Amino acid sequence: MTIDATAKGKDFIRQSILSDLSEGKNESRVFTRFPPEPNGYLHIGHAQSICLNYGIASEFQGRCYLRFDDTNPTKESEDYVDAIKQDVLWLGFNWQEHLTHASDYFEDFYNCAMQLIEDGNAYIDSQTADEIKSSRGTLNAPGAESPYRNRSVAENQGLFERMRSGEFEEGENVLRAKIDMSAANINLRDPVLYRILHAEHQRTAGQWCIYPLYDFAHTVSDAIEGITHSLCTLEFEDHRPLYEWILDHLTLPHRPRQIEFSRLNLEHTITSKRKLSELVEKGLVEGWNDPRMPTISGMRRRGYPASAIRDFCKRVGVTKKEKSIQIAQLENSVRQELDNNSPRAMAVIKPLKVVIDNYPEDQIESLAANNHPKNQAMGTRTLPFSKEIYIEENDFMEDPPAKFFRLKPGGEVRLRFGYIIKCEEVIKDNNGDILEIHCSYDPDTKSGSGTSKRKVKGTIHWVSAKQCVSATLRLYSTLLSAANPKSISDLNEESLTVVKNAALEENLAHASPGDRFQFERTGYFVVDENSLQGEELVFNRIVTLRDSWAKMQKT
RNA sequence: UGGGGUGUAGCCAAGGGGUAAGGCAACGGGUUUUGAUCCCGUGAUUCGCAGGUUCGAAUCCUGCCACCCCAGCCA
Repeated sequence: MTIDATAKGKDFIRQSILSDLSEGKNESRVFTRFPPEPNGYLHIGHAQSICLNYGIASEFQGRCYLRFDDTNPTKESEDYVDAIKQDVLWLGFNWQEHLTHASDYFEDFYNCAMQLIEDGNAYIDSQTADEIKSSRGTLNAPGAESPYRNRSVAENQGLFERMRSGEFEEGENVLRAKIDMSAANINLRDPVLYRILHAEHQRTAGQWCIYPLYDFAHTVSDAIEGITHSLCTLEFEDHRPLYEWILDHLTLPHRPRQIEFSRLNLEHTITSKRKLSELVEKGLVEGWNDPRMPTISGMRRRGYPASAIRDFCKRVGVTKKEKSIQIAQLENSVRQELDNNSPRAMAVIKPLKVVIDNYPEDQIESLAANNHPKNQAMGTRTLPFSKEIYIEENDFMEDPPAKFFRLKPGGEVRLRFGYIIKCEEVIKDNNGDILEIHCSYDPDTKSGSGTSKRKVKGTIHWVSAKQCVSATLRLYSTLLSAANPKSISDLNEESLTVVKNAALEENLAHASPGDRFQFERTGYFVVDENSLQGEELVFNRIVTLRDSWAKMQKT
């Protein structure tokens, strides 16, 4: 495999990598990294970053590190680490031996900090957090220098050593870079590099009580690992000058380059770890992997194939423009994948009994059905047909509108893979509610028999009343009503509809968790991961089929 | 009113002086024993706006406008 060196049509990041390569930078290496903080679950936005970083590494024959950015022990935990690894693997990417943690470099960070101190580029500030905050200035006014800014190198060294050895309380001292309190870019106004945190770290336990902040730890980690292109989101654009400053003032083995791209926003969803965890904590969803969540684990449980998520990220592209992608875009990727690879099955969501009066009382006939209309390799299965069947309640209308191609009084319809039936009588209870439909069937119209030239406009799905299995169906729609939700306050009340006693063809009785099917004419469904075999089957609706009839009805 | 960014169709997105790719959506039509899939067709006299340079500008220059981000000892 060789590197595709044409820049045409590629996103701006790949174009600049190509240009760096053509200039002979980084000994022709391309190293990237995906650096999640283990303080929550990965979501669709992370998926884009994962696809970008691992995609680039593989296209350029480089490597991509999975680096846990674990510099804040008060917010992080090892539980998230496992979930994150699982999600990356499931998405189809592998870090191989390049699994690292910022905490692997704590000693290096400390030495780098000492180097800054020795060179007079950093100092210990003994102001309180409030004092630091109020002397930082504002967007329009410069900040004021700390009274501790000109401590001697020796004093700073001593203080920093004492910070490390645990002599101070949290907040008593911090290490600050000595840059420029009047810089227009606030990140350059003597940013804090290290703070004291008497907290147990998930990996280094009680070994440290000082922890580096993002800008310092992230930059040095990139340089240590030899990352050539450090890709992050737009909000870090302002931090790039600090990133460069750190690289400029330290002796490091490599010189990474930071490039920023816009984050992926999806309509009707929220991708903020804070808000997602709020949904979880308030019990508004089942958990991080609730099928309505935009988390990778949620989408996995919902039944979205990993390949569909990758395809979606690829179609959406990488730019610096703020984007808000329509759900239809994601659903398109999901449907495309599922249409190709899902075996078909018949399932009646809301059963309505149909009795075929002229069909022999105890006869059960086996009908052959293709598992996929185009892919013969997916084989066939057998469907039992008998006198009593269930059809979808909304496939019958007593007084239908024009162009209703389904069952109506006196009308005919084809049963998928079966016969043409005609509605002879509608049986109702005292309230006028429909109890069952009586039909006749035409024995000469059996599917595939070739004896019938007759055609009817409509074909509906069905299930044999005695030979079917009952299941619970969970029908999902967006969690939030607003297209661009700002908070989790406008929850969609109908984001989950639970349907009990749906009637499925009996072949589905032994489906296993994770198995995906297209229920013909209704949608794609997956067996929920908690669905127990032998007990009630639970299916999650992944996505509906496109429905031009429903669309017609609306207009 | 400081600094950093971004503006091409409803949503994404190519295009980087030679006369607006593609995808999603929408809308028409065809095929169909899934109103699915599939196939065909329909959109920008114009690229945030206004000037300028040029034979020629979405692309270069100037000015303006709109929107986003930044004042954590979070990442």
